[in-house]
Amino acid sequence: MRWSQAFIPTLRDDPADAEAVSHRLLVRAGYIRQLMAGGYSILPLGQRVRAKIMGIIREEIDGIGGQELLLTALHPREIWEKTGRAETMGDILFSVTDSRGGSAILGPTHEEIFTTIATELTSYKQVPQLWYQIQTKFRNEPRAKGGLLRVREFTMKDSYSFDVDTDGLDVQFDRHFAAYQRIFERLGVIAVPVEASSGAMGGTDSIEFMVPSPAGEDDVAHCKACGYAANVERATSTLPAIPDEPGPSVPERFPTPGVKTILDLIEFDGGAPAERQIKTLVYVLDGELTLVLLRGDHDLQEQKLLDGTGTVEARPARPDEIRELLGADAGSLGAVGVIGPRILADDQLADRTNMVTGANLDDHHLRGVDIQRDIEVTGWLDLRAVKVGEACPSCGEALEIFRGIEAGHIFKLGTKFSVALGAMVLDADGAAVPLVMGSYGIGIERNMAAAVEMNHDDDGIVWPVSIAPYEVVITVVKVDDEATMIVADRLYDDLNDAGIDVLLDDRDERPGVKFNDAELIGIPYRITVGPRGLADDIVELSERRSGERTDLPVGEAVEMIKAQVESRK
RNA sequence: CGGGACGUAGCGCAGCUUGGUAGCGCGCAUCGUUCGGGACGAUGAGGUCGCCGGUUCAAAUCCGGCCGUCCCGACCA
Repeated sequence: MRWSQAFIPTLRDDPADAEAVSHRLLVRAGYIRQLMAGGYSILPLGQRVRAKIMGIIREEIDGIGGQELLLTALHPREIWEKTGRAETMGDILFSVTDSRGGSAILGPTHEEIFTTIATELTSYKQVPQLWYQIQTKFRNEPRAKGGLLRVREFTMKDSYSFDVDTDGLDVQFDRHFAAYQRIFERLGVIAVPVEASSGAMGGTDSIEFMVPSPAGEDDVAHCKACGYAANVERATSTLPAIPDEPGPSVPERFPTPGVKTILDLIEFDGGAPAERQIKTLVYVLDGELTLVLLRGDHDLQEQKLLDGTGTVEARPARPDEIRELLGADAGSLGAVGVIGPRILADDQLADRTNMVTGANLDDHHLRGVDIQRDIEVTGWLDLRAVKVGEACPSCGEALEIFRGIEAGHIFKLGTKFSVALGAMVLDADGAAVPLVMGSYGIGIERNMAAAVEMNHDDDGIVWPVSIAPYEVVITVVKVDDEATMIVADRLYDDLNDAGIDVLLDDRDERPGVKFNDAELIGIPYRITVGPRGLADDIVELSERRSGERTDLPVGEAVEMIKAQVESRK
């Protein structure tokens, strides 16, 4: 491509409304343009990168036996009602109405539709099957953000595996795990596999691939020593036991005027340190008022509460609901003597004695509370949020927490969808069994953004060779110098013939403008062709990432550049 | 959906407090001089001031409503 003919609208200034690095650079370098919140047009450079990312993913999924299909983005609502997700994913579904008044939804993911196709499988002899597509998804995100990082319409590679048993699923899952690691490596992003919550997807196990970046939206607890990594929605840690002194035989109520918080009670004369307090929260889980108990110095990890109880919708109770349930306002709440509502307690409270908690009477607390003796706990769960520096659950070293972009997510789904939609096969004994499924997703444009988050410097993007829109840019220093232009044109033709993606910057601009643009759009290699070098029969090769420059004899340039590019592909 | 900010030329911004002429930089077009790291001069094109309504002789500016976008929180590739 000749730059003079190309549509590469680079901007001199940073766009005002872009915060994330990838958003700012992709807009400024002319890869994308925003149309609306969470809606981006992909410009020519962006489309080239996107195509390369899809190519890599396709190769790797084909490599583990995937068969590519293409399903519709438009789905009949009834199928989503059969699996119950019309309700559980209701908020993010885009709905459309056709001229006959029928209702359809724009697919946010395709488990339902792939499973519908899988109903044509009839025998265990036909599995395993591994099907995938690269297709547009629509999600009415409550808050689109960060340019391509979180949008409402995007492309996803989603694959689905079908087996007769969980052993088969495990094999497919492991193959995807390995394929995903190869994909991310080839895309030039570091993606840490982490244990994750399956959320609305359901199923048993799931692993997210997290690209560390301040632009990310998830926190990951990670142990450098042993490699343990888990989304904080699931992460655990080992805490030292707290020795309890024996307390009174019954809890004692005492006045605590003005004490509203854990902190207040620490400072209150006759109060208690946070780790000796029981924090009482009130939640509404799918409509049911529930008490949630944690140690005073621990925070609730809401997703754990959802996962642990199988709750779809949770919200903190309103002050009036709390008062009606417990007879006091937040600040004086406790679970002692409460009978009726579900009471869930964090594991860290197990066997604790002589604790302090609210008395369900405003401005009063109880001391000497023995959890087993005094509180009717209906369920024990891991509910607390892990904090930096706590001990790794597998090796005991201090955990760190980093922010990450969820670049891919693989799920063991089990039989939820096959049961709901009747995707059964006969096993070797002639018994009808539901297919055991897995689903495996990776967002194309999000990975483009993640690659930029991970590969940039003050001058712009620094693409890995594997996904760069062009591998080489030839910067012609003086386009109206005939001899220079002849050499540049020949180099351009020869590189094209050698199978290199090359961009010829033949614009009549000053060299500084061209150098800056080349760096901004992030082409891995630049060949500078100008009269000064040609006087000595050389052109200059510079590498974007290192800034390293080498003089190349004109006659050997093509071979040397080709070798260089191939070595980095 | 809750909280905060913003909306003026393709991009980045000023003007609004105290109503009256819409301005700056970049980019764009033409000409000239330049030309190995975002040149200089001259001339020029380009704007429903987000939308609707109100106040007023007069609204980018004051008032009301709406829409849109970004950022922070509850959701996910």
